[in-house]
Amino acid sequence: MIQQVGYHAFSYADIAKKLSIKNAAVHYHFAAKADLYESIVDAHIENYTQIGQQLREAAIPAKAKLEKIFDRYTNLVDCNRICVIGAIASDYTTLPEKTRAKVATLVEHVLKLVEKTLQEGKKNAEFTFTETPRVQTLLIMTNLSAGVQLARITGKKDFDTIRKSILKQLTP
Amino acid sequence: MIQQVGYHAFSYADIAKKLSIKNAAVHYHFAAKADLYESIVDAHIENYTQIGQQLREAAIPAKAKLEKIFDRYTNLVDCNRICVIGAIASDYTTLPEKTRAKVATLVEHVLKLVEKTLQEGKKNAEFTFTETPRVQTLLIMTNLSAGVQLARITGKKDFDTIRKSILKQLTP
DNA sequence: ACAAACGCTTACTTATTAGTAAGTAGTTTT
DNA sequence: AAAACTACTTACTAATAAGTAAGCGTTTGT
Repeated sequence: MIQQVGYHAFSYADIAKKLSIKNAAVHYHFAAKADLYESIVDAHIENYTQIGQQLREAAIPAKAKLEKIFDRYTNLVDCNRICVIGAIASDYTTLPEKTRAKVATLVEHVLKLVEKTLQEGKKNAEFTFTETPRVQTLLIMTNLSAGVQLARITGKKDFDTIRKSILKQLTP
Repeated sequence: MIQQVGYHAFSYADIAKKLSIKNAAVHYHFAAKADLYESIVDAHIENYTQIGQQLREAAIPAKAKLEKIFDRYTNLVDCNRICVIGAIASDYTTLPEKTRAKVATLVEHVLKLVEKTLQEGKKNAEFTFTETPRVQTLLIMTNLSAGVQLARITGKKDFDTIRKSILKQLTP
């Protein structure tokens, strides 16, 4: 729901309704809404840690690894969602400091994962780019993050165009 | 306020308070919240139309024109805001169809403006890029839009890095 | 077998939300 | 000078928000 309608556009009652339980039951698990969001961010951090490990162990080209990451964003577009970070971007300043710190941690995890993959791809001569891996990561991830947001407004085709273009520019 | 805390995170009462008027006075001008947002989008469309005209008439290099557009985003970062489109991206699906259509119009205006500037710069041999102007515009605008969002989380420096990198890649 | 913990429900509260209806000064039009 | 319009205020409403307190079966550990 966060990724579909945004943090402030759904309530505990909405969650309860979807799960066929009472609103107080949701509060039993997540005292405040910020706690709920923190749990979601935590789950994403764990998820990215797991993916990071999988990709590190996988004996596949760096390009295939990057594609796997890109697939996640294509999937968001298909489900008419946006990424968790982008979903909270507008409301970011309204969150408590502790929650903001967790978001920052998630961002770093995602950036590091892509950075490592780019680095590996460059080493293998799979990728060519002149920027540092960190800067190239910033460019690519902003393309993807805003790409899924844009896709909801201008259409899914634009995201596909962006995705293809990123890879085209990376590969010689 | 939309650009600072997001569409659903402020109320008519918040607006009234800031203007030292009553909440009903805000409703007098904007019957519903979607009308208020539509007006803001309209103002942005007008604003971009004006800037488009100014840049078309200006006898300055395409690079300077692009920098002027970029300055707007740097300014957002400095004010701890995000762009109107990005601000509404998470809540987009909750908006009435009419409002969504206006947002789409604004997006097209912004994209067209940048596209024309890139086209001009390429013609002048100021810019080099292999993608079509439209695709290059998508790449750059997603960099900027998500860049301002990212800057609130990871720091303003990252936006500056992105901005500089875009221009570096455009200029031979 | 008993106690504690778990995961809920029922039944609230308090605050805030968008939105409205009626009235009122001051200004503008006719 | 009367009528109409503008830009509000006062005083609301109905709905919804997040959040809580008390209770109640069921499961789990000892």
